[in-house]
Amino acid sequence: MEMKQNLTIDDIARELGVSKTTVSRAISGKGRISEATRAKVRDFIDKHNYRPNAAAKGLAESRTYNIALVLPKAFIKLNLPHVRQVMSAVCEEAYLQDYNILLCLSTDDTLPPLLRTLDNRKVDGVILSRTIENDPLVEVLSKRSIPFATIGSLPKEDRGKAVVETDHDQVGGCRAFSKAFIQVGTGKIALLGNDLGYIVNQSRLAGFRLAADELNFPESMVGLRMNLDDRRSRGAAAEELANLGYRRFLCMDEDVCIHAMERLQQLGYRIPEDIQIASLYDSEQLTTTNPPVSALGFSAADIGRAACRELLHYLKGDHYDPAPVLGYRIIKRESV
Amino acid sequence: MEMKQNLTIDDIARELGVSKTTVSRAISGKGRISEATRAKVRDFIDKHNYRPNAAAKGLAESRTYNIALVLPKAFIKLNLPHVRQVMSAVCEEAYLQDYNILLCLSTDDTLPPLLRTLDNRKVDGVILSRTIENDPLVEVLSKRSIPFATIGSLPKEDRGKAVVETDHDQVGGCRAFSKAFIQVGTGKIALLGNDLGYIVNQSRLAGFRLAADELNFPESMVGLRMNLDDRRSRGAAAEELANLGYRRFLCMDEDVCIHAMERLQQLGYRIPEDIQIASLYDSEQLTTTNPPVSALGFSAADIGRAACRELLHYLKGDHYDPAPVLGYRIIKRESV
DNA sequence: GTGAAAGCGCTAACAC
DNA sequence: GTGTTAGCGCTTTCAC
Repeated sequence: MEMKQNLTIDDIARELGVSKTTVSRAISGKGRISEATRAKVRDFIDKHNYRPNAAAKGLAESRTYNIALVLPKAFIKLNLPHVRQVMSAVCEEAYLQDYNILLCLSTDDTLPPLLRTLDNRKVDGVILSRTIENDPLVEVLSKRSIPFATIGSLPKEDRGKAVVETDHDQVGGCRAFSKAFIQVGTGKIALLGNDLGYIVNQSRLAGFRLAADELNFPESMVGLRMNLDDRRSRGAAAEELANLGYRRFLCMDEDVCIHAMERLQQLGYRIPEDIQIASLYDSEQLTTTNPPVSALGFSAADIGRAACRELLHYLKGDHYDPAPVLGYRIIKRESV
Repeated sequence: MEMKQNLTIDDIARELGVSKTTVSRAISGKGRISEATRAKVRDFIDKHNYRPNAAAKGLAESRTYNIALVLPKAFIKLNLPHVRQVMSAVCEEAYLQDYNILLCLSTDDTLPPLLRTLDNRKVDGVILSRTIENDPLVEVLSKRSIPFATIGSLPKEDRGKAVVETDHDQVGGCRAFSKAFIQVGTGKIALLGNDLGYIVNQSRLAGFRLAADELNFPESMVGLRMNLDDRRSRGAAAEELANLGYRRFLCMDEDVCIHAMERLQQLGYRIPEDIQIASLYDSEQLTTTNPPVSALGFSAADIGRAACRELLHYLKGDHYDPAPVLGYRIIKRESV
């Protein structure tokens, strides 16, 4: 069957002997229209597989049906399963709501590409895949009143600038996990983490401190090392603390954990016999280490989906739940 | 300074006392226009930071200034540094040419999201981040005559369907690397690879065969195992071949290599003393193993950039180089 | 060298 | 319930 390649609403109107307004109404469901004509239009549409031209629709409605997803630049170099899962969930959710995801990520600086994208009015909103302190993006977005959602909480000073701020119950989860970790053994605890500029690391630290307080676990028995941002510094911190007699290691994320564990094992410590180790963020990688590592599990897909869903609801003026807080689960493996 | 939020070409025209046609011409550079007025317009524009509305521009020109990047669904689960680098390079290149990247990836099937994106005319072209046999996407794209570029060569039967097919000199690189590998020692060689449905694996195999032929290395001394798609099967294949007396392992990609090596080391083989191993695809991961693994290096960024650049040139009607072939380098580390 | 006017494909008052 | 009309912000003939 031969058919015109790019059908327009005009073609349909002419073909069906109605006006294009009628066709538009039949499609959108807005305004009054008889069930009969609507059916007629709908039939024609899915027989000919018509889909509206997004640019035209967008121009008329001043919307783009696109949202930008901003990925951390570290994503290019590092294996961040969390971010990949967020990407996937966001795309899926956007698809369900007839939106597309526009990718923003650059090797040097994320700002210029996103700025131009905003200036060109190519997106209706933005999703930030992680939150940090003093993020220039947050500044820009709120100054221009571009609706945006964050994966993870904003720092206190930015609270409220995002249309939707999704987060897991990081503090609660880390508190619960830390309590269990503290109680399961005795002796000093090494607490290893990466960049404190990441809000999520602040929350993890806060969760641990809550647990320590509640259990009267003294500050002096905690060996805290933050801003460990590469394999070497993580290994070195682990080694240093092991030499100081630390035998229990709690790591704030999977990479810190894997690198610390790697070094400890190189040094001849057996896990969990000599040293116990666990991670405040679970990842597939922790299941394939030897031994597998106990961890605190959050669903990256859930949070990505939630952020996208609520942002789109907002953009469409539908009801939306401003700040979903998602749960966690404690995953017991063999490392502790 | 207070300024109108969304400046249009009309505003500028009114402000400058010219017609919007003139403004349009000053911006695009098309048509005749005096240098004086062009300068006047340009000044105004960058003083007020004007950027055209992409939807309107697109509607008028029947373009979207977007291209879709299709990622393999395995990307969500697996750590594919190659794909991440391609993403990054593609985004960067698109930015340089005033385009944006629209992400297509879904957990179940990539087809529906991309189809709707095409139906809605939201993209001018598509980049496929990997090539496989009987890819339904290739079918769809060529049937609809959507310009697309591929990262990696298409299978013979699809040759010519893409506007641009970028590839490294896979066959040549693997041939050269394999020759070096074959010549550096003696005895049987285990050749381990993943899915033969991936064109890239076919090329690697072809490159190895070329090398073997040229050196009269007998087929009977090659232990070939393909379609090794998980850690377990890779370890098992390595073990089996080691038991059969194989002491030289050539792996088609970094993951196969790492998993084979892992198992071999578990079995007590020392590398490179007892067993030599190398990879036909380099990745950062091969630098952090113990020992680091010799590998054949290709630049994922280069290929991503090339694919994007040539596709955009094609879309803009500029000159483009239909099928760039990029080079390789042999990276000697300690594993062989 | 510059401008008027039509049109890209859709939506949304406003009439009827 | 349906149609007419006027945009959305740009490009592009075609006159002048």
